[in-house]
Amino acid sequence: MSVKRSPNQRVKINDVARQAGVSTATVSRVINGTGTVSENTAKKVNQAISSLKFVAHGSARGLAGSKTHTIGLVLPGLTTFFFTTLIQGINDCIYNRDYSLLMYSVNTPASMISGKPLPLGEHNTDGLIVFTDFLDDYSIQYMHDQDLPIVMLHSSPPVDLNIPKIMFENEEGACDIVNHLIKMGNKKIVYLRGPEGNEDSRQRELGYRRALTANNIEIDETLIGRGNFASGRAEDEIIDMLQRGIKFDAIFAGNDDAAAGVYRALRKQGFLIPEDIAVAGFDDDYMAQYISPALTTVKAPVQESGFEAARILLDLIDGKPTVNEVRLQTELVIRESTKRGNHV
Amino acid sequence: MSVKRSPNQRVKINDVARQAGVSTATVSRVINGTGTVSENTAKKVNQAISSLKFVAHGSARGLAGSKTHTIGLVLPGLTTFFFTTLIQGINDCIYNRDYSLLMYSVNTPASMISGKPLPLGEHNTDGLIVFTDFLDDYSIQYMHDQDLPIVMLHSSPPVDLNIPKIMFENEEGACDIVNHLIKMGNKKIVYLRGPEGNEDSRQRELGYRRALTANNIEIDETLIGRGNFASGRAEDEIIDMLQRGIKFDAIFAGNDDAAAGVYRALRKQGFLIPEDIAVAGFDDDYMAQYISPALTTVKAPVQESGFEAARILLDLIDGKPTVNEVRLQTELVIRESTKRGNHV
DNA sequence: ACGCTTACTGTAACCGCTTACATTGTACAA
DNA sequence: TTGTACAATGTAAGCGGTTACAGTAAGCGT
Repeated sequence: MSVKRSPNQRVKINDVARQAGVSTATVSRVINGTGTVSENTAKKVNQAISSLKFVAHGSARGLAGSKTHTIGLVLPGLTTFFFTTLIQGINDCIYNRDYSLLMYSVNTPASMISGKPLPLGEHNTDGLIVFTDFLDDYSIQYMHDQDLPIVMLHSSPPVDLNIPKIMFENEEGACDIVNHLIKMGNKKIVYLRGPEGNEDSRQRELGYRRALTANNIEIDETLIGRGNFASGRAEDEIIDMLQRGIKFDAIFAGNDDAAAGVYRALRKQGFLIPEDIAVAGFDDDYMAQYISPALTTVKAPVQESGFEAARILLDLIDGKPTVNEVRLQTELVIRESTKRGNHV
Repeated sequence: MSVKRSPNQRVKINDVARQAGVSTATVSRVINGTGTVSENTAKKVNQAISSLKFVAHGSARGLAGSKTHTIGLVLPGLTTFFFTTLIQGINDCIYNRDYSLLMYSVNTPASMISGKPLPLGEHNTDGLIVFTDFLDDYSIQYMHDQDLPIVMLHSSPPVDLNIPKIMFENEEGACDIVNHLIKMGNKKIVYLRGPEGNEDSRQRELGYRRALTANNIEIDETLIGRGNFASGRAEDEIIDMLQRGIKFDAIFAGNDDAAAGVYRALRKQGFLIPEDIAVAGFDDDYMAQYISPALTTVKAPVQESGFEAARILLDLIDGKPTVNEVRLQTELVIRESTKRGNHV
């Protein structure tokens, strides 16, 4: 079926051992830093390795050592800037620690209940970074039960599982930005939720509510809609709210992506930003500074969150103790889209 | 060093064989669709597999079968939307074909000459999609010499190597958009090149030159700058050109990212887009429709390019014949940023 | 009835490493 | 000097699959 590619001419650990005049065990020790090897021997081995351009065969390593030297990343099949930034962060962390990154992006809610096992798991990774609400609790529990180290990124593990999670300071950040909107004179402030069950969204909503309450503004549930953290959905939702005659003077869009949809909706309906309606986002997406008016938002440390997730996962894999939750600080970024609210 | 995770309680092919009452060879045949297996036996095996939730150990498969069922993606450590879209395309292709995606993003020009081998190669993948100018010809040649299947994405292989490449119709697209700029009354049109040696950029420049020549506009080399396909660099370059007193009435920014930088530069210097200076990009990046004025650009089929690259790579791995070059059609998208050029 | 082909299945060697265990050599205390 | 401890290295048994090869049974032409 597949072409056999001259498997015998590949440089293997035997060749290195012969060239260095030692046994394969010693070569292995040098490569992995395990056991004790004299300085002199190590030097000879390293010379042989680089002169032969030897690279250990990953599968053989994986089989023999029961470590794949690979971590998996499960993410939703979305296409925003968010993810490349995240991947960059993960890459920064693992590159010097002899780990590779295996990716799987889920397009539709996936579950192991349905039968088909996930393409990432104990069989091909040493641990997983899970960043998607598309994976149900059962699947996570199953992998956790197999002792597969897992770190959750921007989502929560099943409550009773001891799985570390990395989050942004969502509530604080949301509270800050809603406070800012209020300070600019806005009272009727819309909040657009993220996807069903999304943890970031839930926390941001808490911040939204807290800010309103702290400013003695009664919470109007009709002002809370769903934008799904996606521009298209957010656009539809705002148009719908406007057509239902709901009045508001500001919108906290949940994230920047949704804010972009809000921009489009407001323009279509002839509203000016920020003169008629102020708009705020969350994340400080790459485009936030380029859209016009430039978007007021909350800067979330995306790359850092990837780095932290990887760091904690590797600690978990190495059996080191880890913290159970990391909350990364956010920062309010005030731009044009909230310059002043003049409605009441 | 690392915790031993109960390796004996993992379900392995033996367990499946026993439960189904057959040999491991038969189970393997069922899984891989190799050899002949009676319908009845296959059914029993499949039942055993799903009832035990068996997943073959990737490393063992890799070692025994000399196929890793993994492809590698080498990309530059950039953070634009481009790459998630690409990954999505690759994922779409490989998901149902039993392949996984291993990622490596290069931050600085990498070469195997310098000694350190790449983290992706024959030892852990069945083939590579290379998308970066950060990898030099020597490294590519080396891997190619080892019979590792490679597909180049938006970059060219060393001339004498028989490596398929996927490109956009850059020249055509660039020619179209420059023609459009000319039609709108612009004569002095800037082109911002991408990074040194970038193939997309080179081809776009050809299109730029062709359009000018076809319209009897003399090519002014001082109007050609370098934007590196990056907003920051493009911003600096435009500001520099303006300060050097160079006059122009339109800018073809090379890609959308650079166009965003151009927007910033022009605003800082008090120019209106498109009234004073028209701006055009390339790619139809996600944000192109959101920035203001909405950016006229060339839509490049990014996701499709990822899909095609993966498809061709898998064909290569399977030893099937493949085409040597794919050029994906582009499409002019006219928006606000080129509405009319009124300068001369 | 007999040999031959074909369909199916089992046996066991092997893929290239890691590592438990054995072995050797050397320093040092008794 | 001899026993002990420990550092340095080698030997060889797996890790969990794949697949070449062998074996068995059934179908079929003569």
